[in-house]
Amino acid sequence: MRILFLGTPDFAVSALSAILENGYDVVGVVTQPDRKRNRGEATSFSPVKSYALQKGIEVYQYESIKKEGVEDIKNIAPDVMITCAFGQIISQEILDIPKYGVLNIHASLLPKYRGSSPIQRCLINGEKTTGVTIMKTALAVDSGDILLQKEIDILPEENAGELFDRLAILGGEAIVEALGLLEKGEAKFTPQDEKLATHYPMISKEDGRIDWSASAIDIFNKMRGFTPWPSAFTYLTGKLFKISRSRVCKSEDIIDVMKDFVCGEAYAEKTRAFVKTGEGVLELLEVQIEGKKAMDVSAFLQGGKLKSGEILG
RNA sequence: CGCGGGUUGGAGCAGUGGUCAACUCGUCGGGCUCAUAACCCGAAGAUCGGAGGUUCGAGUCCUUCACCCGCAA
Repeated sequence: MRILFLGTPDFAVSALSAILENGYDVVGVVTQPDRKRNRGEATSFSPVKSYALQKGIEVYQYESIKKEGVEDIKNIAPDVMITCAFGQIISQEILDIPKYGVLNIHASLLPKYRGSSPIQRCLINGEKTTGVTIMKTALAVDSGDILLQKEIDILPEENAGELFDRLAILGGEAIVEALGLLEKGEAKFTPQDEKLATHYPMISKEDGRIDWSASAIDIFNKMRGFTPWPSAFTYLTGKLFKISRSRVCKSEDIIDVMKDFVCGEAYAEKTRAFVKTGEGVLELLEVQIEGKKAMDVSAFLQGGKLKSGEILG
């Protein structure tokens, strides 16, 4: 079976490598064009491109696959195409090319969390489980008929990076299983229940700004969803201040000490730091101030940059 | 050559020309304590990212290199 793989980030690399390791014939990959990344002067390839080059797979890149890629893909004549966080919308003309159709790997249990950043969104919303879905790639985003799903529990303190890694592996397993079904002619597709569908836009940098009037648990979930990227942040004495690890404070003593604090006000001990929120107290565990590396709060506190009474935000 | 911050004992930091190598923590030794991430006493440990320069004299000014990080893409 001739496979054409369309993907861009690390998540897609995991799937691609699973496909290769199971002996499938990947005749090419399509990925986003090389982007200029400046600080460090490295113009970098997408992770999928780097991986494909390493494996000696043909790489195709288009600013717009709909406009520039159709002829190429017809010539490649794949039996099946697989999309995975590709980053471009595909046209019907392209969807009609491969005889086994076009499959997509999506990191959520569809029809929930359609759209970009499903992993982050799950965490932000405090979901307890998530998973991956293999479905037909359709014109409407993430709306195609489902072939199979795999579910996993979200760990209580897991952040997006960690969950991402686990789902990437799961996605690889799922797509290999899906290809097996296709080959055996046992693939059965089930339409999604549109009534249960939820859709979220891509998260942006600014969405990571912490609103200290929210509850501690919501802030905690947001922080997990935004870590390691684009990160949950606030401001400390005018400087960007990221929080990469935290937890909801359970200590009655601390909560009592801070009962008259305003939202965003900090309470610092020798090795621990807390912030008052709209509901409850958030304990900071790992932070990063602009220009510095991320560090444990205890180390950060040694530097004397955060004192009780300081207002974050 | 997109903009900016940073590189000082194991960690976090102070220190902008002349006892300048400080502080908090950690480490080691001792003490106190039922006990402790608490407290007390003492000790080890840095030639201040690399190279060059200015100067009577530089961590502190200049040039350059390397690495780290934030922003923007």
